[in-house]
Amino acid sequence: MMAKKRSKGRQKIEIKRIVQEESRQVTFSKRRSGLFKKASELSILCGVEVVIIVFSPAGKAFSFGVPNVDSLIDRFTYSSSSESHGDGHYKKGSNKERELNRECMDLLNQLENEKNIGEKKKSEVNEQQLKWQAHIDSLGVHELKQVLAELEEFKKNLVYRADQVLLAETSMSLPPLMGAVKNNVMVDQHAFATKPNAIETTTTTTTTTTAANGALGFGYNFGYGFGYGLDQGLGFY
Amino acid sequence: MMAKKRSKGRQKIEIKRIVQEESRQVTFSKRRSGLFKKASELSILCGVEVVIIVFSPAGKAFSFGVPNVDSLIDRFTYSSSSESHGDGHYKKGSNKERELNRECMDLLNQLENEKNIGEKKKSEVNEQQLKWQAHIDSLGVHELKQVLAELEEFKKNLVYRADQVLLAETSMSLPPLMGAVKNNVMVDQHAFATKPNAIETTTTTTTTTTAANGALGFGYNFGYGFGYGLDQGLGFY
DNA sequence: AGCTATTAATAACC
DNA sequence: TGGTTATTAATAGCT
Repeated sequence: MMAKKRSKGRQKIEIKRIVQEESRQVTFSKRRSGLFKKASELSILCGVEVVIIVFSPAGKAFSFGVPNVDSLIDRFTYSSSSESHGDGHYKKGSNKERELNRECMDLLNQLENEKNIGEKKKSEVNEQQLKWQAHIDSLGVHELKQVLAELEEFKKNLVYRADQVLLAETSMSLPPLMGAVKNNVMVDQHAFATKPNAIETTTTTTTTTTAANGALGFGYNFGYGFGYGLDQGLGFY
Repeated sequence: MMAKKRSKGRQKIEIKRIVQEESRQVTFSKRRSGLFKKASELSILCGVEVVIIVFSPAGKAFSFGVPNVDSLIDRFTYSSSSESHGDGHYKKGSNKERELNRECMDLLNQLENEKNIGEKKKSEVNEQQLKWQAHIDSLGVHELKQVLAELEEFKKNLVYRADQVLLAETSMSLPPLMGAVKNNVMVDQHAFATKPNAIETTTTTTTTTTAANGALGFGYNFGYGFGYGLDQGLGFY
């Protein structure tokens, strides 16, 4: 006979905000640990530096860093705000700018997908559109206006581009398409005036034993079935 | 009869630097994705903000952040340097807004990934823009027209949405996201000219710093290579 | 970039 | 919070 199961074991859950406060707290604690552990493993296995900061809604910050949080943060902020020497001075735009860019990229990608795969994955496309709709719905008036402005600008470029192509089917020139997108804003990411009461920093200092590892590039993939992707660079990771 | 196994499946591994460079790269890519996904889930499930930055030995930084990397970094650095602000009057943006934004970002990234067309994208906006242009340039007149049509359609949705919001500024309807909508937000990659250091983990030191405010501190060690001190604030996490 | 066989993480309970 | 267990999720080794 089957003995009664002591627990239902792990159950599948939807990834959405856990309403039950206590459960949420428990999950937060456990998953945070798991996240840090994963980060730790990643850093060890691949010899990379990692920093994670988690802000609880109460404004408390939990951080994890290899070899330590601060130096990595500094490096990041520094490099972000300054141009990168070496491969051309890239003046990093605001986050908003980049976000907009992504948004547009998404739109473009989505559209292309619809064109190419169109018939095949019709359902998938529909889903995409629904998601987009959801996205739109989540925006505020202000943001919508900005997005709209962006689209207008983008459209102009497209039209221009179309003309170019019409004139010379073999066009190779690259009109300043990006200019428009680059200059504008985008979804106002609102500023949280959160003020952490306590910062918990977990620092893991690693001492170097060996060094000199000319670890250089190879393409890397990115993509969790659906997740956040982006960085596709065929690069030196 | 037994069909030949197509693979040995997952094997247990030791958490130590992967020597084989190619394997290391693959693992880096896969695990980084997994890490970001986990972070995304954590943020959604528990309604917390998370930021992760991974520095590859080649000096490239991959970052992930909900709702976005920089603001969180700023907040962290600010709060870190400004010691303890006991007052802790924390004025968070409306939960509603935050939620919406999170969802919005999720959708954004999901689209990015799903619609990835294989373009290799560097984090630099310039690079991205070039790619984008190339993409546009690669399209024929017909395609451009289609894209244009799509944009028009999209714009209509935006306009419609804007009207809706204007009529009811306090609308809080969160469109039903497709069941499988998960994951997050902002993924970024920066290039550093700074010479990265090869990192060979050997010893680990754990330091825990807690900045006042009723946070009880007790570091504890997890069983995996690193141990990070954790501070669990009793109560509000 | 895809595929499994397995291991690892973890939701539900205590 | 700190365990246990049944399941789901992540992923190592290959192609």
